[in-house]
Amino acid sequence: MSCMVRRAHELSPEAVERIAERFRILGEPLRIRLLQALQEKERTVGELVALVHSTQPNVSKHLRILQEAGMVGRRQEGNSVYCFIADPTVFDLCNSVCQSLEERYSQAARLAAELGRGVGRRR
Amino acid sequence: MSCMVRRAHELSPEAVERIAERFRILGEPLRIRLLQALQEKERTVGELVALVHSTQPNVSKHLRILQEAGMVGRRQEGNSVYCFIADPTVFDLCNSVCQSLEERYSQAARLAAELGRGVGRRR
DNA sequence: TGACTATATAACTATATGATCATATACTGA
DNA sequence: TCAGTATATGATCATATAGTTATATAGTCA
Repeated sequence: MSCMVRRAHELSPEAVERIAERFRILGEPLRIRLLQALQEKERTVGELVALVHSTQPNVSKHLRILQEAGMVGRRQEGNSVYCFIADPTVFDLCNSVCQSLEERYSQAARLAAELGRGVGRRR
Repeated sequence: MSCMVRRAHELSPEAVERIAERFRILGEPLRIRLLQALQEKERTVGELVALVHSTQPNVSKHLRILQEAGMVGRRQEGNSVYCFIADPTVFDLCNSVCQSLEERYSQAARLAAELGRGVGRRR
């Protein structure tokens, strides 16, 4: 079995920290946008700056974080650095999140329709 | 198609923010531990406090965050509040992360063995 | 070499948030 | 009602980090 989380009490604090760190890296809109921009094809830092509407130093910093996490790779060509997706499984994560979000929102919509207003304990 | 990320340029800023928020919620070791503790069975807040080795107010706050995200549900019984996993798909996310982490680390180990030391551009 | 372009980095500020303490709220049983 | 227990919340502090500005580094071409 591959996932440590499945075996609840055996999961070490360091493992938990690493897992959380990975999620934290994806917990930033700009980084999601960068991954998104790279999904179609590899792009230079400059292209990414334009695509995500941020500044060059900021993009550079976030790219470094994504790279250190192994999600993004880089390749130099002349004076430019091309970035690309190094770990496509990040998109699986995004897909899962999108699915639960969609479910959550459609459920909320249904509930809001069914009940006039709702529920809630203590407060 | 379910995932917005697959269609890169159509993803709205709000959607990106929601996706990132979801990841951010999982980007906290204590919350991972709480989910982990709830994976086996539902538990009271007090039990969780003991299991994750934190304080009652802190656990309560994090549970609230997990609840608002729809990941955890609660049910009152007498004076106690039982918490349970409301969205089991979070464990799919954890599994995916664990897999890429394992791959990443085993790869790193292999590389470290192959090369004496390594790689790195500019700096 | 020097001018130019692309990218990275360091210093700083502002903001978000996790942890803690004190306290409030809600339920139970006498 | 009151005492006791379980949980939630508000205020505060400390820390992490995103964004910005200025600057450094590395490459290209003349």
